[in-house]
Amino acid sequence: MEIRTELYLGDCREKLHLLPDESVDLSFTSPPYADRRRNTYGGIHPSDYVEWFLPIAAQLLRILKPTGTFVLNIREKVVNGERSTYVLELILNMRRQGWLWTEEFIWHKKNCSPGKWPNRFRNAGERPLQFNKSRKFHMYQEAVMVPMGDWAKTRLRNLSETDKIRDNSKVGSGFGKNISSWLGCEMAYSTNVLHLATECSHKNHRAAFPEELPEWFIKLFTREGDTVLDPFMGSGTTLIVADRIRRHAVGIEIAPEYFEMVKKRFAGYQCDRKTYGAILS
Amino acid sequence: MEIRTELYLGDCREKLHLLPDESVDLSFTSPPYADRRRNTYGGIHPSDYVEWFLPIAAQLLRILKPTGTFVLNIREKVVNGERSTYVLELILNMRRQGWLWTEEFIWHKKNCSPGKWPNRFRNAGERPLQFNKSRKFHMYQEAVMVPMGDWAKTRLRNLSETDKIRDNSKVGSGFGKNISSWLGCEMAYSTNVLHLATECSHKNHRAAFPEELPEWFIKLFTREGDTVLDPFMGSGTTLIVADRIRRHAVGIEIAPEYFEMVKKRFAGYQCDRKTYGAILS
DNA sequence: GTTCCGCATGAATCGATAG
DNA sequence: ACTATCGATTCATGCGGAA
Repeated sequence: MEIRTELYLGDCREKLHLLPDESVDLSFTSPPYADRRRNTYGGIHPSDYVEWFLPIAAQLLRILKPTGTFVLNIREKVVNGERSTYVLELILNMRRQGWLWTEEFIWHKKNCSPGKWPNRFRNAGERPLQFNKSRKFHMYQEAVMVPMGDWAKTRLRNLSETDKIRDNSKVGSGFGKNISSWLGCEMAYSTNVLHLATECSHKNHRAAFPEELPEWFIKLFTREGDTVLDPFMGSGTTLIVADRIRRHAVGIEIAPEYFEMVKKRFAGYQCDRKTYGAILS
Repeated sequence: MEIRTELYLGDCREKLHLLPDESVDLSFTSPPYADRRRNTYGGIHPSDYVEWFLPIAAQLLRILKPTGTFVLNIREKVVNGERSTYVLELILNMRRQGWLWTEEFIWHKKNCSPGKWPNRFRNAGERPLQFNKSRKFHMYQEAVMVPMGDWAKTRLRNLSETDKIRDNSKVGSGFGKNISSWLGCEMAYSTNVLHLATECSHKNHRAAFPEELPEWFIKLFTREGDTVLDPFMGSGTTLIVADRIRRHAVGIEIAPEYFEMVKKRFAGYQCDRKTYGAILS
């Protein structure tokens, strides 16, 4: 089967209108947080954030299949010593749009940003929020199981806490690749807490999240040949993972330099793989 | 200094009125979640939860010192396939009461209860919410520092080898001094993500949280001789920890069997410790 | 070819300074 | 008074050069 990748250059508030109804199985995205990415999206002010995002959410609701899932990775910014409430208000407003707020996952960022302040600790958690159109959404829990056999149990018991966490993240990312090494292990279902580190210093690009994060959600909510959408493509992490594990993908990015970078990276990758990629702008 | 513990039997909606203004440094509590503890607080329906809790929050706002902190350990219940929104609405309404929503911590429950549902994973995370009256609250970050990661560990391990050699050539007194300084170097400030196991070792009852959870917040937000309040005392975990690390404590509990249990446990404990406990009902 | 160490780099946040 | 910008703080990570 050919795996098809579409890239759009432009503002997703416009480009999303080009996508057909009920055509996407999973949208995983990490939109610019409030007051971030000023050079691309202009740094949306916390007080304008909900109003800015709701039309995008409405389009995603239209584009998603009834069995599909929308995962929104976001975190409240601190404003004047308080956690902002725009994420709370966004959830409440998206429910009024017709979304179901199904679940809240927790991503523990092992390597969070540094800093020290007298009245606050470093923020090491982000909250991928799961939204659905229907209670009968597709979920493939077996695709993200973790080994808990005797071998793993005894080994984990003797390791330090940091090592345990690292093992968990390895399992999450390497399950498909290293299946043979886990043979004979007893497998357990995952929880809603993920432990991953962000990739720190890449050469050409900066990714907001590690490949393991979209990979986990793509495996959990889609199968081979399904379609994944990221309206805030950025450096293209979600799309590259989707292609690697054989899901169709659609990406939208407003910044030309990011768009060109992903386009190049994809062209080479697809050339090697002899797959078809529709690069549209 | 005498450590004083007060226990009240009754509904905290009434008993909180007995406590004086600005007399508490930290209130740490885990209220009954919606539809839980039906036999005591009547199993508050999710849609009534905010209305039920707001008068309690108002009392806590009155009782708390200006430099004090309120930590509310709560999690959205799943209702009809969706995460309930009463916690979101509670945060928004408490801000209208005058509370500052300072921070959202994440407690990762390492060994959470087993279970499997077709469209949901086990919940391994809770979100202790931090509220304050003022931006100038007390916080003692050094009291909860954590061991550093691998990079520093390996570096210090090598450093210690050379230092050991150097120390051996010197007088013996310097050895202990350096040990303590190494220990200091191996510690880092915490993040807002806590990794604690849930407790399962107790005999008579199941506590809602392990002692480490209130202990962490009590150490972070109070010093010896400060006062801790738990208006939903339950099995008394918060109060027992507070007494152990020498903080005054006030507990309120509506269920007589819980109240009596804590009273007994406390009486014996305090008898051993020769401290004074004011048991009031 | 290993292992080891140095170094740059962050979805951060506060407080001070400047317009 | 209110907002924008900047420096200081801090630590996990992975790359690349060195031993």
